Order: sequence, then structure tokens, then C-alpha cells
Amino acid sequence: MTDTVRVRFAPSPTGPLHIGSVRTALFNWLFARHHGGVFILRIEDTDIARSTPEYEDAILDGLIWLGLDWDEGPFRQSERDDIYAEHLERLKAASNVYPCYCLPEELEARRKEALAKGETPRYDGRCRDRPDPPPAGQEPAWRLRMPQEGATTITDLIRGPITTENSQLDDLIMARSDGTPTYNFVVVVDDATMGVTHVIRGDDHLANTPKQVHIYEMLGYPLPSFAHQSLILGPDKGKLSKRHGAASVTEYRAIGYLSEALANYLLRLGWSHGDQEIFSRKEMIDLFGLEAMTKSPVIYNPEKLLWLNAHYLRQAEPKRLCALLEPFLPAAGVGVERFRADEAKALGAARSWQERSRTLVELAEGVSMFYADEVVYDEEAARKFLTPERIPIFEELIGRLEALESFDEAAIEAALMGVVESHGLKLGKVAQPCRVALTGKTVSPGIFEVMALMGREVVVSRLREAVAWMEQRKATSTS
RNA sequence: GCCCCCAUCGUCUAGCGGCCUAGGACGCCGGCCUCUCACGCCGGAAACCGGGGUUCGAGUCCCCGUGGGGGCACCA
Repeated sequence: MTDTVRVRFAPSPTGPLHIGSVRTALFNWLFARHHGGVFILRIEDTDIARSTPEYEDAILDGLIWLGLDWDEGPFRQSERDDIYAEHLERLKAASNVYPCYCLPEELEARRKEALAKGETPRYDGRCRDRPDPPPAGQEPAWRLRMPQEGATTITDLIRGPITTENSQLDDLIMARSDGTPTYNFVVVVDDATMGVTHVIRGDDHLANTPKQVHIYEMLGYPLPSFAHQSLILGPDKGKLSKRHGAASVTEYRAIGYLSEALANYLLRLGWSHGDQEIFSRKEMIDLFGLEAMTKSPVIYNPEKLLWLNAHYLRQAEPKRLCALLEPFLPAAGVGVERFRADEAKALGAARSWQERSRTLVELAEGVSMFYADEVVYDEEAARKFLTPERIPIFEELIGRLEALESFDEAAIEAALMGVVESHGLKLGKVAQPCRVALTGKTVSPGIFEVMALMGREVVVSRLREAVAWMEQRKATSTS
């Protein structure tokens, strides 16, 4: 194998790591891993005004969280000025670029005019072969001398051949009048000098590609392969944004999503392998290929992501779950130290709620019932289930529970069933009131499990509290 | 406005000329299981954008229309 696959992910640190960007990163990473290639991380921070180190950190964190490790970089465009300058000189030397003295305001005016006349706004080329001497004391921008005849065809790995008339191509500015290079120029220089073999990016760059092709050619670099993936749209078919809910990796992480769920969801969004929905990391790498990518825009569906998250939550090892849970505990009113203090209990608590939770936030809330110092009765639940006629049932149960030699699930079940039988009831008639007495709610894991997890002391004292509560109720209703 | 791309259930998709009475998944609706809630299981409603061709035969190929998306900066 002479040519190693080299791909890159090139985000700009001008905002949080967006879901759409993550998908691009994921596809590039999978492509690299599938082909045993190299995944390069490049930070496109040429827009110094909007780029911040905080955003860059968020991007790196997000990638690490998702397990998308890079082999080279992070490179920063802000650190490559001399490379761009040198390439600009090459273009100047070959007259592939010419100085343009048009003012930004003039250009803007002409653009609007063209748009108003229904034409493609395009530089009119007035500086292209400027006969008169340049205005004194003004630094020019440098424009690419784009071919005006013929057409450019690229063969996109996802979309097939795409032809653009060169007359549609603008004389792009390569360097601004302040000397700084522009995007289309630096992208080509970077990709070429970094030896990128496959440019896999969003559909929004498709129209830039023929322009970039000419830059490659003028610079004498070989062309990479291009693959343009469709964009992610919001449920209203507009651009996916904050309006549609969480849109960045940081947010998803904060609201209790698992990285494998996000990755699995994003992978299936626009890529498929028959009817398969769930992919392990290894399967993703083994099966991934650009051929199976969809060409049409895809609509983001948070419901399915939630389902996948619930799925991965259910699959997770309880031990890992406990570790993942810690950051979410305080918000649910559980002290992390206390949670850590009894590992068996923590494990049991997590296990008891894992198939009932769709996010780590829900899991933490569920688990919190085993760590609360007091029960707070849900008003309606108490009114319905903690009725005075159940007092004898509770008393008998307390007696049986206290007599138990071992307070494990099997023994607890036997005790409950004993009460059920002696009163000729169905289990539900005993379990539901107990559930309310112990948790304050009508929903919880299985009652035997809940009792075992809470421990005899807590269970008995709460049952007694419930009895007291019911007696109080009886007293007030008769008086 | 101009250029480019795209088009199967609400959504993600399978389908690469006969296997399609169009399959799967999420969501939705019903049922089963059951100490509650979930999980799980069973069942249901739900799509080939329209019109022309090509062909013995079209969801699959071609053209036009329509619809959707993207792009047209001294932003990236």
C-alpha cells in the first residue's frame, strides 16, 4: 500500500462543537480507522475575532469524550502564516493571482446590483488586467485568476461526477488587503501540505470545491478525493440550531447522554448497513464506507437518539454507570461521598433504575430515592394508598420483617407473601401502599428490591411513619 | 434571481428491472406479561412527489415538472 489514507477534521473554534460537525468528525474518523489511515485534527482559527481558546478546548474535550482520537495535530492555522505567505508568493510569481484595488464597499454595492438584476453576483474583473497605474498608498487584495472558459468536473465519492461551468467561478480573493489569507486558499494549502488524500466534509462546501480544484492545480498539488455528505436539518427542515433543542456535544453530555448513543445515532443518520440499527465501535469501523451514505439532507430526530441512549444505558455495566452517574448526583440531591460509601448499594440502586431511565439525569433522579433522608409523600398517592384500613396490614408486615433472619430479596418476598395470604389479598394491594410509604411515589423498582436496597432499619421506620400518618388521618377524619 | 445537489411511511432507512401484497427502526395506537413504572413480547395504522417515456415488465433507467436543500463575501 503506497498511499495511506489521510483525512482531517477542521473545525473553527467559534462556537460549541455542533452536532453536524461531530457527524463530519465521526465519518472522517471512521474512514481513517476503516482504512488504517491517519486522522488529522486542524483548528481553523483564521477568524481571530470570533475564535476563542475556550471553544477550542470544548472541541477537543468533545472529541475525546466521543472517543474520536486524532493521530496528528491539533494544528492551528494561526500558526502557519509563513506557509500561506510562501504559497501566495508562488501564485504571484506565476501570475495566477493579481492585485485588486476595489474597495469592499464598492464590491458590496456591485454585488447588490447584480443580485437585483437577477445575475449571479460575481467579481467583474475590472482589476484583472488593469491598464492604469494602481492607486497610490493603497494595499491591494490578491485575487485568483480563475479560468473563464470551459468547465470543471469533480468526481465526488458520494455524489458522483459534478460539473460546473468555469464562467460561474469567481476570481476569489486569496489574501485580504491586510495580508491575511482567506478560507478557500488556506484550506487548499493545508490539505495539500498535510497530504490529505480524502476531503470528507459537509454539503455546504460542494460549491467551493471546483474553485479549490483550480487552486490545487495552480499550486501544482495533486487533487485529493472529495466526498460531500448531506447536511442535518431540524424537524422543521430548517438549519439545525438551538431552537431544536440541544445542538452541541457539551449540552448532550450535560443532560445525561452517553457518547456511544450519540455516535450510533449520528452514524445512522445518513448512513446505513441493511436493517442494522445498533453498532458497536468495532462494527462501525469494520462496516463503514462512503458508498452507503445518503445524498439527501437528513432530518434530525431527537426521539430516536433518546431511544438509543436508553438502549445503551440498559446495556451498560452497573459499575460504569455508577461512575458516569456521579456528576449528576448533586442535582438529584445525592451526595457523591455518600453514594461512594456503599458500593453494593450504589450498584444495586443503579441497576434497579437502569432499565427505567433514558438519560443519566433520569437515572440519578431514580437512584435518589435510596438516599433521601426523609420520605415526602406525593399527595395524591398518599390519599389513595395510605388509608387507615391498611394499618393492620402494615403492622403485620412490620412484625414479619423484623422477624426475618436475613433481609434479602427472597426473604422479603416471603414476608410480603405471608401478609398477602393471611389477609386474602392480591400482592398489589400490599405492594402499592408499601411503595408509597417507602418512596412517597407510586412508581419505583420492584418492591422487594426497593426494600432490600433501603435496608431493614429504614424500611421498618418508614412503615411505622406511614402507620402514624394513617392514624393521624383516621383521627382527623372522625373528629 | 442565477448555479449546484437531492427526492420510498411523520422521521432514519432497506430496495441497486421481475424476489414488492414495498422490509426494518424510532415515534404513535392496541394487546400480553405484571406488585407500580419500565423492560420484553405480539399485533396495527403509516410511504414509492406528479407527468411523460424506455422495457415483456419500473420504487428501481431516461426526460420534464414540482418540492426540498446548499451555494453565490476582503466569513469559515
